[in-house]
Amino acid sequence: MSGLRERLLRHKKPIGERAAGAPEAAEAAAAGAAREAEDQEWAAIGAHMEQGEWGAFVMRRREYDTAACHGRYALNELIGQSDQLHVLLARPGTDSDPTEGQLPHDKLLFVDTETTGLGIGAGNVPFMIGIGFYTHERFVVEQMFIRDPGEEVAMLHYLHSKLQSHPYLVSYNGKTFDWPIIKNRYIVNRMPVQPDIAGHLDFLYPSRSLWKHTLPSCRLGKVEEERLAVIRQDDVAGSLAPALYFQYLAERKALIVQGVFVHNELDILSLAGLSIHFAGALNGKSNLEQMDLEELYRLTLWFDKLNQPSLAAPAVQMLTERVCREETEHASEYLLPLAQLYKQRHCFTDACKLWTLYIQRRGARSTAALEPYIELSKHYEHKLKKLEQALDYAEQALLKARQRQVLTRSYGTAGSGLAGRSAAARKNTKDYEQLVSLEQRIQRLQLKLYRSSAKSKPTRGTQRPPRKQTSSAAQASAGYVMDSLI
DNA sequence: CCCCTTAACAAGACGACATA
DNA sequence: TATGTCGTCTTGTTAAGGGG
Repeated sequence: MSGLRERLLRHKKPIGERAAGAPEAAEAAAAGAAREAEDQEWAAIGAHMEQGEWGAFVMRRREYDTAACHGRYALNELIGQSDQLHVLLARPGTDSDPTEGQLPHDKLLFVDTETTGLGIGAGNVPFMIGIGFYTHERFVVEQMFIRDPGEEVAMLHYLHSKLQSHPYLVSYNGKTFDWPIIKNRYIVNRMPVQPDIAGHLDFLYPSRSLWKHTLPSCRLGKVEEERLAVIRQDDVAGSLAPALYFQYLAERKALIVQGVFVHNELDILSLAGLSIHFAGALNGKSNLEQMDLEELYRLTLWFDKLNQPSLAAPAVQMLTERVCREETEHASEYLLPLAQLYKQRHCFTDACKLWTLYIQRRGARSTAALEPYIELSKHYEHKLKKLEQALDYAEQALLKARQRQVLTRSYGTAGSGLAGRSAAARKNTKDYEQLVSLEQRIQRLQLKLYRSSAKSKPTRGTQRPPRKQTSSAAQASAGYVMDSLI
C-alpha cells in the first residue's frame, strides 16, 4: 500500500476502540465523552459530523443571503445572467450546443478540493471537497472533510447526490486537477456510482485569455484580487494544506485545519464571483471605457474565439476609437494587431486606415515594422489595382529592411554574449528572407507595371523592361546586399 | 513535484488569379 | 488550358502555467 495510506492509518485513533480490561459502561462513557469533546471542537470552527447511509464525515455548511457581497459583486448578480455562460461549454469539435443556451444558476456546482499533494495519481487524496450552489434564494457553501480514509466513501456519495441536482461543474483548473482526482477516487473506492456531469466550466482558461498579459499571474488569488476586488486577510496558502492536514492527522485538533476551511470557502466564493464577472462580460456588460487597452484587445479576441461577433463588435469599435485618439506609445502598439483583425473580417478600409496611421506615427523610426508597408502594398496591388502605389510601399519597406540590416549587422558583430546569438541569428535569417521576398515583390511589380504601360502606350518604346530575375537571382542579389555590409 | 489546455508560431494545403 | 505565384486558411508543434 502507499506510504500515504500507512501514514493515514498510523495516525488513526478509532473512536470507541475497546480499551483492555476496562468495564463496558465506563468505556462507553469515556467514548461518548471523547466524541462529545470532538464534536465541540468541530462546532468551534462551524462544522459538525454528518451522518449518512454510507458513514460519517465532517461537514462545514455556511449559507449566504444572495444579497451578500464577495468583493465587488453581490452573489445574486448571477441570477438571470448565467445562461450566457453556456458559450464557455461549447466544445471545439461539437457544433451543436448541448445546453441549448440554457444554464440556470441553480444547476451550477462550484467545486474546489484540498488534497495531500499535486499529483494526479492514486497517491493524491482529496481530504476536503468544498462545493457551492444556489438554492432557495441562498448561496450555500458545503465543505466535506475526512478524518481518515474510511470516511472518503461517504463524502463521495454526498458529492454524487449534489451533482444530481447541480450537474454543471465550475472550477479553477479543475479540468486538469480537481476533477480527474475526484474521478480517480470513485474508481479507487470501487463505488457503484460514477460521477457524471452535464458540463464543466473551468475559469482558468478564460482568465488566461483575458489577463495573461495584464496580470503578473493568473492564479486564482491574483485574479480575485485584481478583478473581483477580494482581499484575503491571514489567508492560509493552498500549498500549506497538505502539511496542515498531516499535522491534523497527528494531533487530531480541528483548529489546525480551520485556516484550510476558510481558504477553501473563499475559493468557492471567488468561483461564484468569477461566474458573475464572465457572465456579465458575455451579456455585454463589461465597462469598455475603463478597461485597459490590452484587456480590451484580449476581450475582442476572446469574443472572436467564442464566435460572438455581436459582443466583439462594440469592443473592437471602442479599441479603435481609443487607439486612434490616444497618440501614446502604448496605444500605437495596438494599431497593427487591430489592423489584422479588420483584415481578417475583410474590412479593408479600416485596416488601411490603421496601417497608414502606424506609418504616420512610427514610419520615421528605424525600428518601425515593415508589416504596414507590405500590407498596403498588397492591398494596392490586388484590391485597388494601383501598381504605382503598391510599388512605392514595397520600396519603402525595402529601404527600411536594408537600414535595419545595417543596424542588426553592427549589433551582431559588436555583441559578445553567446546566449543571444542563436536568437539573433534566427532573426537575421528571418530578416534576410523578408528582404528577399521584398525584392521579388518589387521586381514583380516593376514587371507588371512595365507590361501595363506597354499595353496602354504601345508606341512608346523608350522604357526598358526590368531585368526578370529568378528567385535565386533575387536571393543572390540580396546576399550581395548582406555581404556588402559585413 | 505532473498533467492538461491554450496561445503562438511554423509549415503545408488550397483556391483565385494571371500569364504564356 | 496548363502552369506558376500569391494570399489565406488549415493543420501541426511547442512551451508555459495553473491546481495543493
